[in-house]
Amino acid sequence: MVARRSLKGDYCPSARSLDAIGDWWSLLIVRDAFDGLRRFSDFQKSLGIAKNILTERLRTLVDRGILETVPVGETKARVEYQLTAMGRDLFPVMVALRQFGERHLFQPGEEHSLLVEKQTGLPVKLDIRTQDGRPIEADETVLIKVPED
Amino acid sequence: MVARRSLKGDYCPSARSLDAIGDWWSLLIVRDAFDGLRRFSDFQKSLGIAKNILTERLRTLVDRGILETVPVGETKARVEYQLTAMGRDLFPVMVALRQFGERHLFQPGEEHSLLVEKQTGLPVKLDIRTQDGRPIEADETVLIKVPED
DNA sequence: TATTTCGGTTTAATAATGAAACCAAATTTA
DNA sequence: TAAATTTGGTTTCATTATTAAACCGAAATA
Repeated sequence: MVARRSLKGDYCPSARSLDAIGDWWSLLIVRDAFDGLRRFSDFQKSLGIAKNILTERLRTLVDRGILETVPVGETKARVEYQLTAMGRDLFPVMVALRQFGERHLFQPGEEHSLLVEKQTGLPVKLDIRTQDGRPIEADETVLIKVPED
Repeated sequence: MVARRSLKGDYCPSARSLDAIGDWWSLLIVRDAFDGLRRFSDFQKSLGIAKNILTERLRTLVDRGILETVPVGETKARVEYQLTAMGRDLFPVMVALRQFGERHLFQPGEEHSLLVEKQTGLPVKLDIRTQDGRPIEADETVLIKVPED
């Protein structure tokens, strides 16, 4: 593989996000974290990931500020992993992936999980709007270059 | 690697999405496709991806219905790749990744691209709402299991 | 106290990726 | 129109990433 190319220097924010969490396991770990998992063994059981890889991924996610460790009990040998504020900001990414999956990757009537509002039980949707709140379609948008603030 | 675990059977729509487009290159190709790239060589130049890997990824994305080939010219030896309707439904995923990147992965004042509405030049935002349109926070949501439709 | 669980690390095998060389068909240039 | 270049790959080989399995000490549980 000769050092996978980093996109840290890319001016495209999507590319930088993918550089940070675009590998095979990281977003699945984040998904599990949103589902409330916190322990090494829980992630390992949930994902079936090799333990050394999980170790490395958790370390990277912590390094990048997406997860943080919380000592459990008196000792420092046991830790839990939880989302940081930055990590919680990945929520829209998760919802977007979920929405795409629901729409395109399930047979009609096939069992799947659903994200709903706690209080009302209403399904959660995601939509794209202009800053002033008008819903907008993809083809009404365009990328511009921002020179600097 | 002994066959990377497939998540096709997972009941979580996010996991299925990641199974479909969660590898290192696919979403970057999709991003480029949203940016208007269509030719093999354009993707190759843009991403710096090895050609054999690009070949394989394009084929997979076509197989999965995210891209489709369009013959260019009279012959069938040259093709272009364009997003299908399903592929275009990945737009919210791209916007979510972009929003996360903008928020967390750039220094203040650092140059980056920006997604705006064509007509007004207003920045595009993404938000999460209930089905009936009320904006909602991540911690007000919960996953439920849908047995069947 | 003995046993099991937890959170890893190490090792060896296998799979995925990358770089480079190569190629035929199409296109462009001279 | 002949030659050179571009396009869209394929093949081969070296390197890196991932896996499974064995192992480990500390902590928790029985």
